[in-house]
Amino acid sequence: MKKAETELTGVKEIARRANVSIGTVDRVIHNRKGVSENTRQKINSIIQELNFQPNKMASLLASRKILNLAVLIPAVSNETDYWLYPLNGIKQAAAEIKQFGVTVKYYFYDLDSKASFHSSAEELLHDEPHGILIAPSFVEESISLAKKIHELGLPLAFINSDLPNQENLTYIGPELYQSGKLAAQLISFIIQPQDNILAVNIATDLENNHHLLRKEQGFKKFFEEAKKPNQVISLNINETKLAAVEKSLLSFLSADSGIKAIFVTNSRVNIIAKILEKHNRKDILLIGYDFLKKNISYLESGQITFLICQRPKEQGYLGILALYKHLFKISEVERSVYMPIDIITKENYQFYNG
Amino acid sequence: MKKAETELTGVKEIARRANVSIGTVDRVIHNRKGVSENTRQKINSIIQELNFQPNKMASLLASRKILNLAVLIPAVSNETDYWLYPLNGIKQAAAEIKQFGVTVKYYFYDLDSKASFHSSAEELLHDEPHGILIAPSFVEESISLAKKIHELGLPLAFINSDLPNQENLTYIGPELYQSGKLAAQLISFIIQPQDNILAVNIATDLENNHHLLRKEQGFKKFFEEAKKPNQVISLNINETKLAAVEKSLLSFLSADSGIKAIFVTNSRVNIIAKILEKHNRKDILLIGYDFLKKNISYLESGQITFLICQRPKEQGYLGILALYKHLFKISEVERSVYMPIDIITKENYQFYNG
DNA sequence: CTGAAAGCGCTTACAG
DNA sequence: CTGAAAGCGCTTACAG
Repeated sequence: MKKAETELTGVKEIARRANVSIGTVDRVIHNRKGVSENTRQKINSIIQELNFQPNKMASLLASRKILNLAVLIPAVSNETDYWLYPLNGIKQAAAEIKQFGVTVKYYFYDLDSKASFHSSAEELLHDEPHGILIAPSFVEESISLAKKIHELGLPLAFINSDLPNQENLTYIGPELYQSGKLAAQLISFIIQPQDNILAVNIATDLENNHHLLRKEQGFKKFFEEAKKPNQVISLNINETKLAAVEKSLLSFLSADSGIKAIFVTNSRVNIIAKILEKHNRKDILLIGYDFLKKNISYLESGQITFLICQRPKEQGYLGILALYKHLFKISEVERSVYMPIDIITKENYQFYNG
Repeated sequence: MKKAETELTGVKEIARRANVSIGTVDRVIHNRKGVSENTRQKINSIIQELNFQPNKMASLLASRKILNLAVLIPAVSNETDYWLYPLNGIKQAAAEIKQFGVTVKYYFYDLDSKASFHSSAEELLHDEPHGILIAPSFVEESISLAKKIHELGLPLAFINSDLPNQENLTYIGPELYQSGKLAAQLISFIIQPQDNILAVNIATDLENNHHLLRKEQGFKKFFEEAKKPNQVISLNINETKLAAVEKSLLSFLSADSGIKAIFVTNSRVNIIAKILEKHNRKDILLIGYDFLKKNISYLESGQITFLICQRPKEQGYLGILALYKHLFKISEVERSVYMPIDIITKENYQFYNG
C-alpha cells in the first residue's frame, strides 16, 4: 500500500482558497449558523468546484460521537430458534459498525407475554437510545411504543412484520401475500386435479397474527387465478400443543377427505410433520415456513417438502445498517425493503445460512 | 449522540502504564523490530490486560494507506446481462469501503476472446494493484495469471468459478454438483415415471466449460440415488446460435422421444425456451440457470418453470470484501464460500435482486 | 533500542 | 461573524 499523494484537497485547501479559517469551512459544511451569507456562498461554491466529500473517518474521530442503538426482539425460545437468525444478523452488523463508535443493546421479550414486551419497552425507553429496531409482534403494544418513539424524534426500524401507518424510518421483512402465492404454485406443480388442499393457521392468538391470514389469502388467490380445480380448505387451530393440534387435524387425515397437501402458514409446520409421521402419511405433501432446526430435520426425512424462508438473518443485518446509515447521514434509507422469498428443499438447505 | 467518556485507554494509557513512549507501544502493536524483549513483554501484557483494540479509523487516518484493488471479469454483453450482477455487487462493496481509502479498478474481457482476457490481464498486472478479484472463465489463462499473482505475493479472490490447486485467498461462488441435484429434485416432483428427461449443455467450447458437466453429474446422480425410473438423455450442443441449437434439438421434440423435461446446464436456457415456444411445446418442463432478463421473461410466460440462481451480486460483493478484510487484517477470510442455491419461479422473481 | 515531535483531516470550545 | 489552538487515537520519520 502506498501513501496518498499530498493533494490539495480537504478543509485546508477550501479554507486557503476562500481565504478563511478551517473553522469557518467546518461551519458551512455542517450548515451551522454564524456565517455571513457572503462567505457561506463563497465556500459552498468552492466545495462544489472541488467536489469535496468530507473524510468520514477523520470526522468521526474528531467528534468522538457515540451512538447507542436498541433492539427489541423476541427471545430465542425452546419452541422456536427462529429469532436466532435475526439476532445473528444484528450481531454481525453490530460488529461491523462497532469501529465507528456504535453500540447495540438488546432487549428481549417473550412471545407469549405482552407484559414482557411492555416491560422491555419501558427499559429501552429509559436507556435513551439514539435509534431503535423492533420486531413488532404485538400490534397494539407496538403501535403505542412506535408513537412514543416518534414523539421523541428517534428513528425506528421494523423487521419481520410491518405495522401500517406508523412514522417509522423503514420496514425490512417479508411481503406475506406473495409468499402464500408461491406456496400455492409449488403445491400446484405436484398435486393432481382431484386432490384437496388444507391451509392451516396454528396460533393461540390469531388476532395478533393476521399476517398468517395474508399468506392464506395469497395462497387461495393463486388457485383462483390459475383456475385450478382443487379445493382449498381452511383450518384455524388456536392451540400449539401437539395433542391439541392432532385432535383438530384428525378428521382431515381420513381417506375420504381427499387431502393430499397441507400448507402451514408459519414455522409450526414441524408440529404437523410430527403428526403426519406418526400416522405414516408420507403421501401428503407438506409445506411451511422458516429455517428452524426442527423443520430442517423433517426436510431431511422427507416429511416436509418445501420450506419458505425470508432471510431472517439479513433482516436483522439490514435493519441495524439502516439505522446507522440514517443517523450518520451516509445514505437515504428506503421506506420498505421486501426480502426475497427463498424456497428451501432437501437438496439446497445445506447452503442456506438463514 | 453524546461524547465518549474520556476513558483511560488507547496507546497513551498503555504507554503511561509501561512507562515508555507511544512510539514504542506502536512498535509492539505492529510487531515491528527494534524493541527489547523486556519492554515488548511488558507492553504486551498490558495490552492483554486492557483488552486493547487499536482504533481502526485513527490508524487508517494516520497511516494514509491507499489500497488499489483490481477486478477482472467478463464484460456485460448483448448475449448475456449476467455479469451485470457481480459488477453491481462489486460496485456496492467499492462504495462502502471507499471511505477507507480503497479504490477499485475494472478490467473487462470478452467471453468469446481469450486474447481479450490476456491483454486485460497484462494491463492489470502493469497497474500493480494490491489485491485482485478474478472470474476465471478461461482455465489455462487464469491458471497462468494466478501463478504470476502468487509470485507477486498478492491476494487473489475467485468468483463464479473455481480453479483447483491454486494459491488463491478465497473462492466465492456456487457448488455446482449440488445445484444439479436440486434441478433434478425439482423436475422429479413434477414429471411422471414414464417421462424422459433431456440434459443439455450449450457451449462452443465445452473444454473450458467443464463446470457444466459437474452440474450434469449432480443432476444424474439424483435420479440414480432416488432410484427414479426416468431416463436422462445427455445432449451437448457446441453452438449457441438459435438455428444450430434448434437443429440439434429437433429430433428430441418428436412425440415418440418421450421427453417431458429439459434441464439446461447454464443461462442459455432462454434459447431452448424460444425454440419450445416456437414449436408450441408448453408441455415440456424447462429448467435452467441464472437471473437474466431474457430468462425472466420466459419465466413470466411460463415457458421456463424454474431458474436456479446463485446470487451473482453477492459473489461480487463478498469477493471485494474478502480482499479488503484480508489486506486490512480485519478478519480471517474463508478459503471457500459457497453461495446458497436459490430457486426462482414466476411467483418469487419479483423480490429477487440478483 | 527508545523518545519527542509532527501530522493524518477533521471538530470543538474559546476568544475576540 | 471569524480565527487560532488544542485534540481525536493513531503512525511516521528523525534524532539520539
